[in-house]
Amino acid sequence: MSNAGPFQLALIEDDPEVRSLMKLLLNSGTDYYCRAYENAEAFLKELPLIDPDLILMDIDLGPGLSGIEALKKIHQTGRKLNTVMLTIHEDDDSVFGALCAGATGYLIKGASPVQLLEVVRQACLGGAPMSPRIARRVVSTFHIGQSNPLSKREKEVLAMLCEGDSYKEISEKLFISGSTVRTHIKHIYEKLEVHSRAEVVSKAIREKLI
Amino acid sequence: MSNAGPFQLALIEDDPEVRSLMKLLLNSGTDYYCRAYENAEAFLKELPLIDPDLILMDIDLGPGLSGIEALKKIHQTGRKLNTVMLTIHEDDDSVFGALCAGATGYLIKGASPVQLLEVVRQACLGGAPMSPRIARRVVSTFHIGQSNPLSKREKEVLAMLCEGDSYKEISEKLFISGSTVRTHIKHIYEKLEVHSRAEVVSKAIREKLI
DNA sequence: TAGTAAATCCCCCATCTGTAGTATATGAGC
DNA sequence: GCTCATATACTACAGATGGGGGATTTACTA
Repeated sequence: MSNAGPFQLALIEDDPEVRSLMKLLLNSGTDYYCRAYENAEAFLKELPLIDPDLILMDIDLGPGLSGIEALKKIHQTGRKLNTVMLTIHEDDDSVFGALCAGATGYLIKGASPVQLLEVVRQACLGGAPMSPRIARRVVSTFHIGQSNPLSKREKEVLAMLCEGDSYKEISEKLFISGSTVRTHIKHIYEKLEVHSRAEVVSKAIREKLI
Repeated sequence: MSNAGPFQLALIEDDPEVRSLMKLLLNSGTDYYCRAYENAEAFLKELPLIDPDLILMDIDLGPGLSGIEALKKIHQTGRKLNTVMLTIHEDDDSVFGALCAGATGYLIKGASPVQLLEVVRQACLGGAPMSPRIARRVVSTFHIGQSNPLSKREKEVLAMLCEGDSYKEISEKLFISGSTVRTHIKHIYEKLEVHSRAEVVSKAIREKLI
């Protein structure tokens, strides 16, 4: 967790002007310490050495990895890092895609310094800065099939488990052997850290994994 | 279901003045046909012969059955009848109690004719007329242990089933034998018409039976 | 008083479930 | 080319589960 000291920020932004301006602004007080990177590759290279409280990532990075791709890479490392995406237009779909890929919020590039600082503050304090419209869309869809580590097939099996289907019924519906169903279920249990049908159904429904 | 024709109403109200006024008002148009009763006993006696779309029941009936007691009697008949309770004060607790006992909404007696008609209209169309404050209280508590046919003990067992507890764990936590647990679960399955843990957990969570 | 529902307990037994271990083919990523 | 995840498939076994009975006590109700 982030302790009392200044929050460590990482800014990934290809436009030199925007980058230096934002860095300057964020470093102007004692609240933040901001490192800036020209592209995702440079940031990912240095990531193992730093521990940022918040990442500010341009969604439209120039050549190389896009912001969303970089975001996925970051999440693949297994570290839970807060990322706010920087975008020019508040385009619902791309912002929504970023949130699905793991972003905790976003910031419009045309935002005023005050707004910038407010968004960063919110994000550092565990908030999820976004517009109400995006927020509503997020809450209704966000948890469906994203943060769960199950494969496509496993999700299918899980859905049937929740319907109350037995191994046999599942195997018949999916045209696979009962053994395979058992293997899938074994993997589902491992991934979700449960040990019975009741638990898996409970978890799946409550966490909207299906 | 109520078809196109005028909605059949039944009004149970002990105050002769209020009774005749409300009846007059409700019968003034072609939307409703309202029968009025002086007490719950008279209504219950005639109930087998009629099929009201909506019952308007005074919560503070004079001698004999109270409105809430009458409401319970109505529900004991097994017929699913919409009942709007009539109350003088919007007293949270008594209104809430009425809703828990099976009322679909309530009407303040001091309401204007327009409000009365609106509440009746809402109730006939499947609404649940009540204040937002009551509504919030209801949605959070209403489904816990009311419309489900399970006994107290069965609900306890059901909750544990949903937690993923095995027969053995349940028996140990409740200080009863495994046999008793099995019997309870058998009854739960019968009442909820399911045949496995997965189904019962799914149903219980989705229908907020726990 | 008879009947009913709830809560407690027991038996038998077929089937299902969870766990463990092994194995093959495939495709994506490094 | 190697590794990892996925999807497929199998064997074996202990223990859990679900369905079928039957039984007793208590408490409320008709």
